[in-house]
Amino acid sequence: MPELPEVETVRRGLAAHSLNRAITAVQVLHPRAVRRTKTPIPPLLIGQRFTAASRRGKFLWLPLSDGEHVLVAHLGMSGQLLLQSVHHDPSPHLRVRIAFSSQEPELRFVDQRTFGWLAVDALMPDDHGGRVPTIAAHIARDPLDPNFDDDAFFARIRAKDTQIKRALLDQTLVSGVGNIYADEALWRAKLHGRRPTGVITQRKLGELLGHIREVMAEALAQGGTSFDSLYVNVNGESGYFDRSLDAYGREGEPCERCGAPIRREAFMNRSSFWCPRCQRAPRPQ
DNA sequence: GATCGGCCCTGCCCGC
DNA sequence: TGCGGGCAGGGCCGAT
Repeated sequence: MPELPEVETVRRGLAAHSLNRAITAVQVLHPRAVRRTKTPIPPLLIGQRFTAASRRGKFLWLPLSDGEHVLVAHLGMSGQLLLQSVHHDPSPHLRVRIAFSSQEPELRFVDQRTFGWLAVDALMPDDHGGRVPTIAAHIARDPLDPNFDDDAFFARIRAKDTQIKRALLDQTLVSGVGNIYADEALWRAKLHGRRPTGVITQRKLGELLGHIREVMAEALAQGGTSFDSLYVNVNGESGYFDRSLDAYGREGEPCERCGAPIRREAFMNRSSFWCPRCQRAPRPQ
């Protein structure tokens, strides 16, 4: 599923192939695909152009040529933004289609599980002289953002009364970290996801943040090489990074570090994968 | 106010 | 073969 590296790859593809092209038609094929929008998408987009492609965490946005509005996209679990030929047979999960005057390729929003969405929104000032859609204003910067404040992150996370994995998945503390990268970074840092945030030293949090950046950078590098220049999304199967995962999805397999079988447990309606030897579980409260 | 659990949604996979 | 249930999880929202 799309996490930060995949969304960044999509953003790069959109920046290369969808900007400064006049939009001539917009078809919304599934009502759930357009949510949280302040203005109906089809009439507003027609006649405009996308002027840039930006991202914060897993939120993507394309400012429009009117200078006031942006098209915001969140891919959810299974969303894909594809630049495809108008002659290419559409996926049965095609939700929104955006056509351009220059015809090839058109932009398609495909989403099997309909957790993703598109919306028209307005921009507001952010804390560093930039602008961000109002929908994404509450989201923290991601660890690859040059303006990410490491010290503020440490202070906020240590002030929380919660568990470290839950904190990593809290997009208001740090964005772009999903279930997979949270498990991978925790494995690398030898931290159990249920460890209370208050007892983790700043030094250990620094290590953890370093591992988050490492995992994301590695996934981004791999994602970046496996894409066709025209197709700007993951291929749906996205098997490219599971080869390099050390914990996620490896229940019962030996830990790469110590050989103990990786365990799986339910956590926040999801699964957590961890090494029982390298990542000591905290005592139940 | 902060934290946490439930829910949305669809397709795949497995067991019966 | 066909059916039913479990599972995947990002983010919102209501309950505590």
